[in-house]
Amino acid sequence: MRKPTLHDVARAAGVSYATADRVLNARGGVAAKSEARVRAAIEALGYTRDVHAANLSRRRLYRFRFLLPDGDHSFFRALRAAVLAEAGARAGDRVRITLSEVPAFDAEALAEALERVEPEACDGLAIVASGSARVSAAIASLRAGGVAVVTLVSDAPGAARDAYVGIDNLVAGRTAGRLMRLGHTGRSGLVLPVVGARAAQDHAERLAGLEQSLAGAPGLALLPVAEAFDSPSRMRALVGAALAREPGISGIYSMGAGNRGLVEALRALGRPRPLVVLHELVPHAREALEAGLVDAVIDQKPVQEVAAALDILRALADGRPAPAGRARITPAIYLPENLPACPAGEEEDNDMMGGAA
Amino acid sequence: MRKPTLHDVARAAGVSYATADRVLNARGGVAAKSEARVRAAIEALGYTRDVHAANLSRRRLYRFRFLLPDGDHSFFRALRAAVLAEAGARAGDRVRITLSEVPAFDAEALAEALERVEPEACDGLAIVASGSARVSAAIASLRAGGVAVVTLVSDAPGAARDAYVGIDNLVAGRTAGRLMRLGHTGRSGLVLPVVGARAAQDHAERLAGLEQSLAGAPGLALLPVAEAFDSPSRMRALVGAALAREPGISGIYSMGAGNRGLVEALRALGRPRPLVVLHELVPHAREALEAGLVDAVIDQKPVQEVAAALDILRALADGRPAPAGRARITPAIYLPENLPACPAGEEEDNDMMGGAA
DNA sequence: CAGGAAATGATTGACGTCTGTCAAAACTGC
DNA sequence: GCAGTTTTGACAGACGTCAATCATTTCCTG
Repeated sequence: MRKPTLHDVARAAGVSYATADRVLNARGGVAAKSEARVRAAIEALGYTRDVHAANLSRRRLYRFRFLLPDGDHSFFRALRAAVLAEAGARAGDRVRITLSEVPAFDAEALAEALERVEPEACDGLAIVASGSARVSAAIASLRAGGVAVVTLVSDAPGAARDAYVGIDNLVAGRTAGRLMRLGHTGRSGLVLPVVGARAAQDHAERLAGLEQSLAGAPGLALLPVAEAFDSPSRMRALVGAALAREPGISGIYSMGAGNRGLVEALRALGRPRPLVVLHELVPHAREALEAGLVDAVIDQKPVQEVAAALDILRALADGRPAPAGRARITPAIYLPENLPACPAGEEEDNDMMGGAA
Repeated sequence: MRKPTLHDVARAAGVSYATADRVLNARGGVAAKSEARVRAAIEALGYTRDVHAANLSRRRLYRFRFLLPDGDHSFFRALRAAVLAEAGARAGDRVRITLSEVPAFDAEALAEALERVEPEACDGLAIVASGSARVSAAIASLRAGGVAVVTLVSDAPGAARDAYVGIDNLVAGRTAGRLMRLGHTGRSGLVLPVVGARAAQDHAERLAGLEQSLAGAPGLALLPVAEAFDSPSRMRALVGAALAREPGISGIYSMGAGNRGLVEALRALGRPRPLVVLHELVPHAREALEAGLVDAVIDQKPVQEVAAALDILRALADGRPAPAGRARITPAIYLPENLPACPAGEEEDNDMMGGAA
């Protein structure tokens, strides 16, 4: 009841090991009749190649590279931590991950970094994309050089990448809208939407989702969009002013970063606060949720995104099709009650002596 | 820039390969001084054992067995499907999974099945536990025989299993309570709690969570608990009657199965329906959510649970400690907007850490 | 310093696959 | 039946680790 080996297949097919191997690895030079026999034997025995042995023999090393935005935004910090954690966890898996930081929101810098990547020394690449013609060209050139390219968190509009791993921001926006509607059951309200930048594509999509959802709720009106540029201080000023100007605000949906300022403004508010929905379960958001200053956080699960990106890169590097459905991350909704046990950016203890991965 | 091998470690430590191997695999008979040198070299080189080569050499085969409730409850069907899917996905990973069904909610039958398991032919076991002394004894005996035992979805109260993989049902209940409160912002209400069976521990915990959460909401009152015994027809009758008797019902939290009946009762209702929260994103629940007959579904992510159970079983079989945090699943909240793309059964990943394959 | 125990080194054959080489065998066309 | 091509078989050396043997060297004890 042992797992069948290629030797078993060869014997069952009545051919030599070499021939079975030629079929399995498509080396060519095999008569159609023999090939059919081998394939039948593979089928009959339920043979699967032992990937461990194969990779061992091939001395395959997967060299992946992540180009992530620098800066101290909690979300990107969490993303980088997730990459490092996965790098540790997969060290035993013939996967070598290099993490470099590029200036955030800077398409030119990203393009430069992409152009510096040597296709011979890299099997796969994951980037948080900013769209630009030069970026698209760099991606195309890398792909032509045999490098798998995956966009993470934010997609490059025109670029022909292998896959986009991240949430559907339209869905995220609609989800926020649904939470708003839920919190306004039986009453009308006024919702303040706050983006990081109107120009950011993901924020625009979230906003569109929100609008779509609220279009189905007659009692809910939307205020003009506020732009906080992901800065806590601007956010604080902006939200403070809006709350003072419009006492009827019953909901705030913040689509970007800088929510520390939003929480401060809420804390300073003398009356019952509006319903608040944020993005990304970073430490501050978590605290605000636990403190009851925020109602819900929509999270794109960076750890899961990194894992999915790596699985896809690995599949592509092996010449397999990317695992279906792995790329599309469904945004998680966190309420104060269902927070995951450990703060974002969990540490994984990678044992060096331990056995299997 | 090659990955260091144990040979490299031995050379760096100034000992022979055999000695390095003795340290690595704790074979004993190594002087403390040499051991320290080897460990230092491991540290310095960042050596990690090549798990593929190791398992290849060991010709290790992980034989895991799942004992899951039979019957046609959608949830268990999804759970079984998840096991089969993982079995396929890990076939190349030296993991052989056997799935057997045992009569649902029958501690005696489970105990019998457990007693039939031969410890020599099984490295790990995952069961949906029903608590009983005989079950506990069988688990203890298996563990004594070197079999790792994990409870899945439902824990065995008194039993000394290696781990419980599943959600915290108290948390799930509190989460439902939060959704109820969110949907009752600015108004009072009357909530009908429905369990499968009052005796079921997980349902009792969910109910306790709900009560805890609603205790903090002055305007929300709880009706006496209804018991539907996981049967659609009973559920339909019971909820229909309650809705007729108590026109003021503004929320329903169903903690068990049989929700098809609940949805039918709602569909038959002539007036605006109450806020409805269910458990488990099975096909019916999904449809009801999409049709707007249900507001939220709390899901325990069976696919993720199975993956976590396997990771833990594997770690235990290797003699490693079970990966921390992997066992506790955070319940997911699904609204009509953030449903995963694929019907239940597809790959969905975990929150905490990436599993290397 | 002998005798014995402990520690170490050297070596070997798996494990299942990959990749290459070389020669033998089976075909093809004429 | 011959030369030329295609197909096949046999074999060997990796890959990194495991597990075992056997011969040495070093250390401790009396």
